[in-house]
Amino acid sequence: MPATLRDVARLAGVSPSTVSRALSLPDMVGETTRARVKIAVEQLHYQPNRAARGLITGRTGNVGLVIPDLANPFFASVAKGVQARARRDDVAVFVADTDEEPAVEAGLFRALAKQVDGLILCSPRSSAEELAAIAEDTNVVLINRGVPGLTGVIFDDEDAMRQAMAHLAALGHRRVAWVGGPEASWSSQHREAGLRVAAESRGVELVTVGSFAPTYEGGVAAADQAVATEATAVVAYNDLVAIGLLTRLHARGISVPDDLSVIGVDDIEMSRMAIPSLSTIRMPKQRSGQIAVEILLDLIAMPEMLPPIGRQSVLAGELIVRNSTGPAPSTRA
Amino acid sequence: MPATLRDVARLAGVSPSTVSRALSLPDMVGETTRARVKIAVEQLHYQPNRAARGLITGRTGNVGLVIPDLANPFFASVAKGVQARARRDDVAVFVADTDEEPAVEAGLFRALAKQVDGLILCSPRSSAEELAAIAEDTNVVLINRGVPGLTGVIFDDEDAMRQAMAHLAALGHRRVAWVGGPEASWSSQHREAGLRVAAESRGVELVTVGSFAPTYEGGVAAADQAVATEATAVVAYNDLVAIGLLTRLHARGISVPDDLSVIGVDDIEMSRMAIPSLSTIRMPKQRSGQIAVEILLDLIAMPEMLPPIGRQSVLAGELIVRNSTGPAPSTRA
DNA sequence: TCAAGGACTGCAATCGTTTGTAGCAGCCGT
DNA sequence: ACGGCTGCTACAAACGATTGCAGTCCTTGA
Repeated sequence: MPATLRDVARLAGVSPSTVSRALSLPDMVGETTRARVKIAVEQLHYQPNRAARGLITGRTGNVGLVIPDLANPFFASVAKGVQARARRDDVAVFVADTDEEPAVEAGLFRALAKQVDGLILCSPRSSAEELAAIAEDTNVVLINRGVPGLTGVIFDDEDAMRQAMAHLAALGHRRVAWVGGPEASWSSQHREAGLRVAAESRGVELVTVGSFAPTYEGGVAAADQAVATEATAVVAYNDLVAIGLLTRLHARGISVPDDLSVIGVDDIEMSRMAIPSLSTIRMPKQRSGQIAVEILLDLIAMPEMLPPIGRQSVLAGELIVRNSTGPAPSTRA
Repeated sequence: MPATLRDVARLAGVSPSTVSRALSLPDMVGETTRARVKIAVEQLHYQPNRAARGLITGRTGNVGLVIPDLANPFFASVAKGVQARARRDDVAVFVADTDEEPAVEAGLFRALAKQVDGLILCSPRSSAEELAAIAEDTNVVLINRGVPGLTGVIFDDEDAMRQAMAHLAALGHRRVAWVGGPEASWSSQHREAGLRVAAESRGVELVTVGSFAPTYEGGVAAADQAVATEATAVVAYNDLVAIGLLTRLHARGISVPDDLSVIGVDDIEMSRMAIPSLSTIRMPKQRSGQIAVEILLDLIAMPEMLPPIGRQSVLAGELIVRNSTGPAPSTRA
């Protein structure tokens, strides 16, 4: 039913190959021919069959995006960025959600790899070796995960923590608590480390409380321990955790920010809707997706010519001051 | 580099066609042959080339999902459901986000239609005519949008409002306000209508306040007007709006639910994290995506045999009582 | 005027599958 | 012993595009 290259060729009175060239290498065909082809194409609403093209070129024109959880606003934003940037270049995006199950990751990668020109992997749980193996077979760009030798875009966790600490220190806090994410989490480690050096450089005392799930529930679970540290401010692994803290603190009648300041990381939508609205370090989530696509497209375009492999783009965050942080209690008086 | 059907055939000592049949129509080939093929396939890690297959079968094995905004938790959940169900049948999902711009929808539909066996359209802004036109070209399943003659899955808005009203009436509320979504919104109209009949049947007075954006900002904008109605409870178009209301009410010192009850619709993640946690009608979002895929796969499977076209699945919501609804103020004393 | 060269265009092979049709056994019944 | 059947398997033609190569025609310089 849909028009084929031959139909166009027939209507334009030229050969299929000419039509093909008229479309992909316009200056290889004569001007009048090109015009005739153009008319025929429009008249027939011709659109090339991607499968056929892919068969011969070996390119699909698609990329795959793998993320742990679509319903997590952080990943949703990344996906949105990927999606938007990809469309500008007419490449379609397969989205796959691993449901936070590392076990399905590997299989998913393989299955997808066949159908795409490249993969964007968003903070996968898979080991560095597994990732490297995938990268052998296909072009891969990592987001939010640094693996030596692989290219990716990551957030500047150390700097983010520096900003958070600067903000808190300026408010007079001298003892702050860190509520960590999962032990295995790459970014939790980096954030804690960054926070530690920032604290030391400012002479602030840093206490850390356990590791918690990077979720709202993790936050409510962490709250009592955080309070017990007698810190005047707490830095949460991410906004979800911070919001969980807020809930539990509210329930206990602890006022934020009057009694305790809370700051998160990420700046998900929800953060500005919290009560009190959450101070946080905004990470450029959509932008990370956008950049990942750009890198991936470059990788795809240049066959093997000494690819800038192993390069990592690092994206800086931005301090967003809202109402969950305030002067340290002791200094208020 | 990757193994082809011919490679497998050579290794197994049979012809390519036999390999093909051994894989897709196993009982058309002899048992011993089938075993030999199986071994060769595994040895070579053979995976059929989807493009080549698609070229001849006309099927891609892919479906497309179009949603207005990936970062909106409601749509993200739907996408998650679609995605999960599709993977079970080994079909990949293209996700496209229109960024809430109706203008891009049509073009996006066309572009995607070529690359997929069917489309799932989630509450598009496009007109019924446009949608019908797309449905001429390809299989389409609508989510959250009823169009006569097209198949889709929708939420039972009337029933949801009935539940909400029953809940509020039972708490003694005699005057409730409706904060509507966009005028053009299909579900806003249905919800308002449903709420109206439910109110009448219970002798509750219903006042409606303007139409607002279906967002957090819409909710904060609506709050003052809602308060001005002197209703003791307000039903919001959706949870995002309800959460906006909560924020503004908090800022004005109006206590929820002591002074005013608030109830939303959808039950997005955020709702249980709000302070106070939000009572709402939970809509089976993931399930809607899942069902849409099942319908779509059926549609694809049966060529033209009197398809169950025009059928709509309707999914019922479930009242979730949290802390934003309570007894009407007058009855408390 | 003729040969050489350039600018276009057409031919045909090819990508990796699927699938209609034909061929080749072996087996049965008569 | 032979025709016909059944059960497999191989051949070859597609599907719709891209692309190296060869051919045509026109221009140009001597």
